[in-house]
Amino acid sequence: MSQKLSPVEALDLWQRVCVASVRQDVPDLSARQMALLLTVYLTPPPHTVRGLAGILNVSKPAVTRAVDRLGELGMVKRKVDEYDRRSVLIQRTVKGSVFLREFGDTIVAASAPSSDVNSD
Amino acid sequence: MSQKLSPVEALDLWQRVCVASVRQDVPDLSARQMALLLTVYLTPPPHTVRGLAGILNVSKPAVTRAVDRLGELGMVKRKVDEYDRRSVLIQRTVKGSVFLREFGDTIVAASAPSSDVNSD
DNA sequence: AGACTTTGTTTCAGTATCGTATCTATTTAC
DNA sequence: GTAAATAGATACGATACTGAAACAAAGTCT
Repeated sequence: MSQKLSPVEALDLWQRVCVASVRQDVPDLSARQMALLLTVYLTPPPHTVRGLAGILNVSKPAVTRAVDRLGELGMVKRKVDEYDRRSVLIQRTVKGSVFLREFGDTIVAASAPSSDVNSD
Repeated sequence: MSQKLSPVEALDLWQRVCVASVRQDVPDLSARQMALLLTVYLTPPPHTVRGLAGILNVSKPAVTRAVDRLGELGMVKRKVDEYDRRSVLIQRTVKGSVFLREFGDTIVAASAPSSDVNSD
């Protein structure tokens, strides 16, 4: 069954995760960049610039820039669609997978603060 | 009992919340700004520039900038400490409280996708 | 009083991102 | 084959953020 999460607990979780993430050497991604990255990894492909712009409700150049940035970081990569060479498919990378796996662990750790007391 | 949250579930939650947040007219806060905002609202005061810089492990000018930005948005406000006029206390605002309450509701809604009444 | 410490802001050059409009490349329609 | 439509990238001027260093203001110490 899905757990019940109160608004206060939810915000508290979000705070711990954000702080833990910021404290690391992780690049300071904006909400848009994070939303794009997670969408590429967690929703079924293909992912195009136009499609992501629609999902995130932002302009196409904004998506292009976010993909540029995440590409520089090695988190995603571009690939021209073979069947419609106008389109660009945004794909996952090994580095991005590792980053998100660690990030998931960060969330899990932040959601169970009672277990053990190691806070740094 | 504390709910068990798997890494995949955690990332999935994060994705839904980030996307929902980005889709709104909400300003595109960086992870640092969000971490600062949440820390001001969810951890006991007082909150100083120096203290926040330590908590977030960023430079003091970075905190000043984030407070500038969040102040422009009406999310936090500054107040000189009466007892040590060198210090600046970063305090909550009504607008920030409203924003975070709504954000908490967004997280709760994203964590209970089974009751899908509407998706916008 | 004077020197020193602490706090936060400002300056600086450099980089990143923004939205709108324009551009190139590709596909489709006629 | 030529025009229209589509997808994504780029140009543009504007704004925001970066860390390091210098700064002003306020407190502390002797």
